[in-house]
Amino acid sequence: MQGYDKYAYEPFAVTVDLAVFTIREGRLHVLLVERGEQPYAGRRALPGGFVRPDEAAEAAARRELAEETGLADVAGLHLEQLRTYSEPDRDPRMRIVSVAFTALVPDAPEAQAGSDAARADWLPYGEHRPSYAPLAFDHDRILADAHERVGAKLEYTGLATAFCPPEFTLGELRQVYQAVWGAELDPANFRRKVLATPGLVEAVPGAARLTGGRGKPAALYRAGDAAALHPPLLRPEGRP
Amino acid sequence: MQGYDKYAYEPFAVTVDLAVFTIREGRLHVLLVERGEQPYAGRRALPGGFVRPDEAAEAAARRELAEETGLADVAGLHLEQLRTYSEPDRDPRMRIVSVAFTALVPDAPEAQAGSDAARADWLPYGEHRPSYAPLAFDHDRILADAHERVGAKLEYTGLATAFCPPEFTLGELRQVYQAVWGAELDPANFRRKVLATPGLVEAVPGAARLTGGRGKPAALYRAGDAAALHPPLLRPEGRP
DNA sequence: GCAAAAGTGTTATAGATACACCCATGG
DNA sequence: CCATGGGTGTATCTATAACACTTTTGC
Repeated sequence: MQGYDKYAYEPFAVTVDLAVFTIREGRLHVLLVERGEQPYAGRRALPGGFVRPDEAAEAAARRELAEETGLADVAGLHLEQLRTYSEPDRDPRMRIVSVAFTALVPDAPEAQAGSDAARADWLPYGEHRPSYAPLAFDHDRILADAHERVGAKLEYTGLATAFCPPEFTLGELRQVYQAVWGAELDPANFRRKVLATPGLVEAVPGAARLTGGRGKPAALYRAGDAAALHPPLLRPEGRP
Repeated sequence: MQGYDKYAYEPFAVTVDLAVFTIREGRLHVLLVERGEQPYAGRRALPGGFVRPDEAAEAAARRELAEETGLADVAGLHLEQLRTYSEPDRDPRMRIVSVAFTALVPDAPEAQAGSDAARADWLPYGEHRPSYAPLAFDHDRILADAHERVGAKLEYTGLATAFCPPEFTLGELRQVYQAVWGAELDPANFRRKVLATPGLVEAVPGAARLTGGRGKPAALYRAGDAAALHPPLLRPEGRP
């Protein structure tokens, strides 16, 4: 161990926090738990938990994602590191360094309350808490950072398809952009843009499906293999 | 402490690693140390160190940046969290979670060897190690991630000015882009693009300076206040 | 038939690209 | 006077935005 003393310092605890988003009825929703214990008992918070001694933060995040969403095939879900929050006073109990992740979930079954949570719910982003009840710890900031990151990544990656089921219509894909950006997009121009971007989506030949119950059935597409979009699909009006 | 036992687990150590870039003679350079101790003694590595019990990772990173570069006014330098590396076996000694940062430095005085390093040097990126001698730990990956992140952020932020002294010419700014992207840019079009982007740079009235020792003296500019660039300044040929 | 959503067409404008060319300086 | 880098002009092409219009479905 070459002069190391593992116990010389007050130890750090390492946790993961998750900002899990989905689209429901054309609106962006976020998964929040209600804390059952002090501190912040009864307050809403991001799901999360401790990193175990032998697992990477990514593995811990995926484990928590499976527990809280109740989804079976968590392996294929989009999970991405956001950043790490390490202010010494961010948890009143002890020194906790938290690695935050953003996850994108296509369809949303009802949420499962995890071990330390009283309940877990999908809530519409923007109405997920009353103004007088901030989220626990620094989770308001983490959630805002996550939302901004997702919005930015929609511009220059194929990330939006991570919100969609395996086969989807261009109208559904457009709703993803509209829900995350909070802006209306011209269906005609959106369609052309998406189809002109190589690798964003690929057509499922012959397949079609009704979307809103009304209107012409829409052709189906699958997610493409492009990581980056050229040119990017910029949101209107610069950064909101 | 509500049922917590701080010492129940093998403790995590938390460190910071820094990918510090600068431009020298039109080429991108990275700051690397040579390790004096096992493991990886004699190998090059990113500068870094332990996060102290009462400081945030950002503070630790800035402290290490001051130590290794020997710069006085480290407060104004661009320092940005990259991501956190937490694979359980990334350090053979113990469980170390490392928060990686990217720093951008304008001019580059000679580097200072820190406490645990035999020496520290600015090395041209791409020739910073022989192919048979990878960097210590997972630092090759961290450095590659940092380079990609910087290249991407030049496209849609005013980050390039962080590599420049307080007053700079558009030729110098263009060299930043060229050095990071490894691509030639048309001076005329670059100039127009930069000046057309609101908030990227602002002119210093009347000031001019020779750059290459030859040619017409160039007007001087200061960094603007824009965080995001609209429209973005995309690198040629998509992602390299 | 009417409303709603998919899909096509058209035009105007803005931005990018590729060059030609002039300007001011050191040697 | 020439090499070098700064700076302007301009033609061409491509991307975007705004909108009119047609198609196919459920009610």
